[in-house]
Amino acid sequence: MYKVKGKEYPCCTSVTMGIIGGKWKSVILIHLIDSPLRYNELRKLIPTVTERTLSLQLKKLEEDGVISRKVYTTKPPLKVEYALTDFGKTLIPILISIAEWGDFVVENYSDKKNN
Amino acid sequence: MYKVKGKEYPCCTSVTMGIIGGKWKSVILIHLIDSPLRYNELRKLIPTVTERTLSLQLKKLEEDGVISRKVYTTKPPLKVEYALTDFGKTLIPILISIAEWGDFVVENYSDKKNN
DNA sequence: CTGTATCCCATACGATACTG
DNA sequence: CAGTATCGTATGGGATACAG
Repeated sequence: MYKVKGKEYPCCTSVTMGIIGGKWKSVILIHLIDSPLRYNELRKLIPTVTERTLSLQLKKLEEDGVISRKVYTTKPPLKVEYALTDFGKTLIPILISIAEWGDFVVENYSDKKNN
Repeated sequence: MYKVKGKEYPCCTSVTMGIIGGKWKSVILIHLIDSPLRYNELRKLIPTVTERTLSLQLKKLEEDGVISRKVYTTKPPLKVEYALTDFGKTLIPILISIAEWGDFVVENYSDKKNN
């Protein structure tokens, strides 16, 4: 058993999946690799996520220390930017592998060919 | 949008996460890298998973074509072995990266040091 | 040994309206 | 612009008993 921040995990893969798992977190992180992005920019890049969910997932990623949230204005309209932290940047190779493997699956087993 | 087997994904990372995501699938797969394993062997290696959940996750992995289920006996006591398929083996580098990053997190941010 | 059946709960996620 | 509030649903997963 592994313990990180009070939570227990049965395997070291679970630790990673706890941080980048779920339906949206890897998608958010992939988009942050190239450059920091604002909330609305993420929404446009990920049109199928709801505002609420995007907000929740960003908070969890921030809690886990993989992204940072920087506020640039105090009065509306607000400007907030999300970026990978140095710790988050250590995930980049994995994120890219995950994206490439997904691509590989889509190419070889997608509905284009098999359905 | 990406489509694989009738399901839609907003990003190619989602495709991968749909296959290896969740609480248990990466754990199961990691244990199958070295050698095929029987149901009970997996249970012993992953003591915190319930029978029902292990069974369900194995089925999903089989449906997605990353593991194979081979039955060696027709009468009880049954012998069943689970193994990575050739397709599943293409996941090995990612699984190892995921495990190593989890290890890295445990080493650097675990309760041993920070709690 | 290898699972299923049943029941239940927690959490993730979605839809929509609203706010500083 | 960047979120919250509220409500509802769907899925994942746990506990336990039982079956081929």
